[in-house]
Amino acid sequence: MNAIGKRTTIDDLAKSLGLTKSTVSRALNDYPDISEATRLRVRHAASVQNYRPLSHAQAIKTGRVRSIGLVLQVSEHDGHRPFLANFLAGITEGAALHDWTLTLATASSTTDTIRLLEKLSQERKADGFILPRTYLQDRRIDALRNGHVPFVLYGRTEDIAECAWYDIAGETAMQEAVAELFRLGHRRIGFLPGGEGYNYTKLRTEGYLEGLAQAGLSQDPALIGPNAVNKQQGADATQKLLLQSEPPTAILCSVDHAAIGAYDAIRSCGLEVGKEVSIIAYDGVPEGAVLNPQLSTYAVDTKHAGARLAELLIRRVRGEAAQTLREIGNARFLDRGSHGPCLLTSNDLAALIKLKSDHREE
Amino acid sequence: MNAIGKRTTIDDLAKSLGLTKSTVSRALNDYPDISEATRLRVRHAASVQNYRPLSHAQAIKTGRVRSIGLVLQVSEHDGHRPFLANFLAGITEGAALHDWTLTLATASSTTDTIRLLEKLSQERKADGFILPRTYLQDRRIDALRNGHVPFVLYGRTEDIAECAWYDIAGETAMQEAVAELFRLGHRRIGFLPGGEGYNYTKLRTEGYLEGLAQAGLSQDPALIGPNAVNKQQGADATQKLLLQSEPPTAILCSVDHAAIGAYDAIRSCGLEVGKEVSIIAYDGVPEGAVLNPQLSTYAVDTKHAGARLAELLIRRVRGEAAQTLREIGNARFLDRGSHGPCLLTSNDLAALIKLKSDHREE
DNA sequence: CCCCTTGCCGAAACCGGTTTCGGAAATTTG
DNA sequence: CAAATTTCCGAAACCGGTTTCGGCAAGGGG
Repeated sequence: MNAIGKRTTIDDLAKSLGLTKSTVSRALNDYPDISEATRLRVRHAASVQNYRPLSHAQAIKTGRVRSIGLVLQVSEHDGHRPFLANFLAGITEGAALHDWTLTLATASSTTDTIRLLEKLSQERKADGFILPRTYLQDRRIDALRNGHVPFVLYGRTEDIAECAWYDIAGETAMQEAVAELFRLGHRRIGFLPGGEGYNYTKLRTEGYLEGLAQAGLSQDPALIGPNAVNKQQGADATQKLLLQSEPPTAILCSVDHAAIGAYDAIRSCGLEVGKEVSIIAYDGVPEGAVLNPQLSTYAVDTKHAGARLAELLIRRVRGEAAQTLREIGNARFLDRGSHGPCLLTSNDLAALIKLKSDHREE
Repeated sequence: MNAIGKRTTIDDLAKSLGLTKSTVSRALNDYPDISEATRLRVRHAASVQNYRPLSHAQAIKTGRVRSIGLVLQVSEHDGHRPFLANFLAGITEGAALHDWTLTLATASSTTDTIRLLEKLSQERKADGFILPRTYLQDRRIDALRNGHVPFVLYGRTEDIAECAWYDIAGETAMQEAVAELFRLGHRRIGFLPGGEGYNYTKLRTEGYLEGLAQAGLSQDPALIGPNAVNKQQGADATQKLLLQSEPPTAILCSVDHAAIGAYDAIRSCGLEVGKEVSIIAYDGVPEGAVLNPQLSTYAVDTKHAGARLAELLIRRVRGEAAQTLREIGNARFLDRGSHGPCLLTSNDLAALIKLKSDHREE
């Protein structure tokens, strides 16, 4: 840290070397018309004198502030909230590799988000943006695409024109989960979709259906619950699925938080999670490890996602084509206690639920 | 969002008004030597043409980028991790009130943190910093103080020279908790301190001791467990306290995560949380609401803290004295199920624990 | 030996704002 | 009505870098 008012400028550095600032600048930025000897001499002096160019002074000519923009929508149901620290760590570390930083803002609505994206890009607080939690139809994407502002999606979307992205293959996870449950003997497998309008909801649902198809199981609308993204909705949806004439013996949840509610619903039917009813979910939130039994779920490496997104965005800003900047990763299955072999047929399960229910009413 | 290459500069704006850019600049920045009529005319045109000054172009002359710096240490035991989203939302909203933004970085160690603080301040990616989770002796503070870089603490510290801060009075919470437990009949009240070296640990311990003193209870070193900041440590520490000849009938935990472990320890002694042993903790993490019974704890309004810190830092950067920028808030007690009336004397509790233990061994 | 490259660096323009300074016009004062 | 202020705006310097352009000197080829 420099003493107050003692910062060394490029002029100071140049003077101390007997060069002009233009030479120094070119030496530091690896221009080819600077001799190797001079380049080394300049680098050394810069390091000794602890010279660091002011990023905004550079930006005025280069047009780049070397900053990634991220606008978080906090009102939103936030499955990713628990991962936020990791996500941000991933982004900042990925950014640091290229000497970039992260500029963060929070918004309360989509309209507010777009307002901030415009403001931040016009004031050049950021050179481009990472858009988390993409929708099938995403107004943020339209706005940025329209304004020719570089961006990268965390997730995919419907209209992929000009879009770069990193995403986790949630559809693959759901498909595998169905296969696993089928292997364990389950024949009626329920499904709770995620948030309305999100792209991931569509993909995970497709994965579930594809899994059924591959297992040779027929689709049954009665097995697909309403959207559920939190504890309450998860509990309600699960209860609805269980109180049917042919209830599922296993339920697949698009998000962990819904699964937490599913636990409650299953218990209040007098059943045990992982025994009479199996649960597999997706996300890998920390609460899952506190549950009893621990939640079997597909965990996402959010930190790695952040790092990849940073890398992709920087390359996008530097001019690479969006089409060449698209990556997909996989979730990792945490095989824990909330799922197991199918113990009862659907009919027996229905009978048991009815029995317990009648018993309670007496 | 502007079409590509179509951004309006201050010169464009000036030309369209028949003025010079110096006049326009002063009009927009409320200089007194601009007539009211001109000021309005300029403002109106700026708004119509959607003019937004480039922040880095402003910064080159003003020296300020209007950005708050925050370096998070991710390796650290992270009690604040669950609150991160709220904390960041608070900061960014507080910053937005003055048209500032947040620049975020993450570090893996204290040394790394200091390196980043220096780098960010020297490159002027930020005008000042918020330092979360303060230590009694904090190298970050030394570095920034030494470099005359503005900063604000989230927490307090030992050497308060040049320090501004916002903090929650954890000591008051602990003191109140002791009073509450005393009122419920508890006479032997245990305590688990928090992380080693943190300033909050000292304060909360003092609060606990002060609570004892005010209740007329004597201090007993056997009632103070080892530091505990996570589930495992909380479980170990609690077990140690309970397996004594005169165990506590209530335990106060400095952090919620330790309390989560305490639940396990109490259960494995064959006891029930909130019945034979009461627990009160501090933080208000979301996991506390998932526990059974729900955790009684002092919740911190992290979002508000963030907003206050942003406000204080901005005023600090603008030159207000550190001494005038010190605020303390209070935690809010969540009266839930993990504490209740004292049911057993310490001796009876010890006997019960021994009984259950012997029973298990057979 | 001369000309033509090539290598290397200095001079100066430039980026888009802010701020200082000076002066003309309008207004007030004597 | 002249003189002294005010009011208000233009001209130009400035901030700290980057980038373009031009030219000198050394080296190579004919």
